[in-house]
Amino acid sequence: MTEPRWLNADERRAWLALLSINTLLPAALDTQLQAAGKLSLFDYNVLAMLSEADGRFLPMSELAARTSASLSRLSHVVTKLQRRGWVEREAHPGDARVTVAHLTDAGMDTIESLAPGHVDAVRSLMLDAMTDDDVADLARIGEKIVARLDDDHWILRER
Amino acid sequence: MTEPRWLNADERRAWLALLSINTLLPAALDTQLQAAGKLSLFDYNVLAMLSEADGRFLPMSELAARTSASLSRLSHVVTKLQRRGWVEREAHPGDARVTVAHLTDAGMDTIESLAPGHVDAVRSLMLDAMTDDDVADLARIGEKIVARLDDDHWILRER
DNA sequence: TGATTTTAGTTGAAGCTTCAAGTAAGTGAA
DNA sequence: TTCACTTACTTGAAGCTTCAACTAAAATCA
Repeated sequence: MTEPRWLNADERRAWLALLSINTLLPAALDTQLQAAGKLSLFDYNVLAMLSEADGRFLPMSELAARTSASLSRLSHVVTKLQRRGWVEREAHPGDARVTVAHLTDAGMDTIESLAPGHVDAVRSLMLDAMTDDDVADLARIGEKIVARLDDDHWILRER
Repeated sequence: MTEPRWLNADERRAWLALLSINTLLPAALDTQLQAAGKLSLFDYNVLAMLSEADGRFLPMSELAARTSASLSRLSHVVTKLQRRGWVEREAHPGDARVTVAHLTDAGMDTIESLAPGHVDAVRSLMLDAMTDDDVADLARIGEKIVARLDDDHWILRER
């Protein structure tokens, strides 16, 4: 027997909900961050990933992996963040192909000042709608989907 | 007692998974649709929403709601789809402010030819990773989040 | 060793999205 | 009826993302 061609009721509901969340949630978070500091959700995530890394630096490839972005997209954005004084590019001592992105003190100050408002927004837009069980279910199911999309994805590493 | 400032382990897992899905899933579906018919996931959804509507037409505002898009974004995209012969703009008989988007026969042919491949992609990228219970949980939780983001959202209407 | 392939990253152009401003028609209040 | 306000939509410009092409260094291999 082959797979059914169309989606059943739950499949359709799950898919449409994910599609809607996908456009509405980033838009709402972008609006909050734009108002708070004239940056996008993606900009924020670049800074956040660097701020959590050892020594506040990461090779471009690793930073791209942690933000699920293409190297090209990241390169353009790092150039922009560099102009704003939040990130610097440095050479990698052992491998001359590698560029290391480094969060400056000014960048650290920025993300520390933005983080509380951003976390509040994530809570009020999404987490507050859910019970603790819902959150655990979403984490479990979400990681399954991520694994399907990219079985080496960094968020699965510590699992 | 005030809310905790930071996310706990499950909250962080759920949030990071959603963020990753958010960039990886549309990118993968875009790639499939780009290869199959040189259109984006958003283009596809515009055509799909029109194809499911009575008479294959909808006012721009309603189409914007069903694709979770701004009117501006939709207006630009409809112009593009119009140039490709898939959509037409028509006047609304009762209200001269309203523009009605109408799916042409060529547009209907296009979406009918693309739908099977697109549904297969949605299955293989996401649904195949999940059990039936997971799908039902995701539908339930996803709709809760959508309701939080926009309590009048059209996917909640028939609920 | 030297040639080939792979990895890491950058760049410019094209296309897409957002933003701000603008038009035109309908609604509501005095 | 008139004036102000709201709704529906469009437009052009600015900024962002993707794509293809490119450079340079490291790894592989004959």
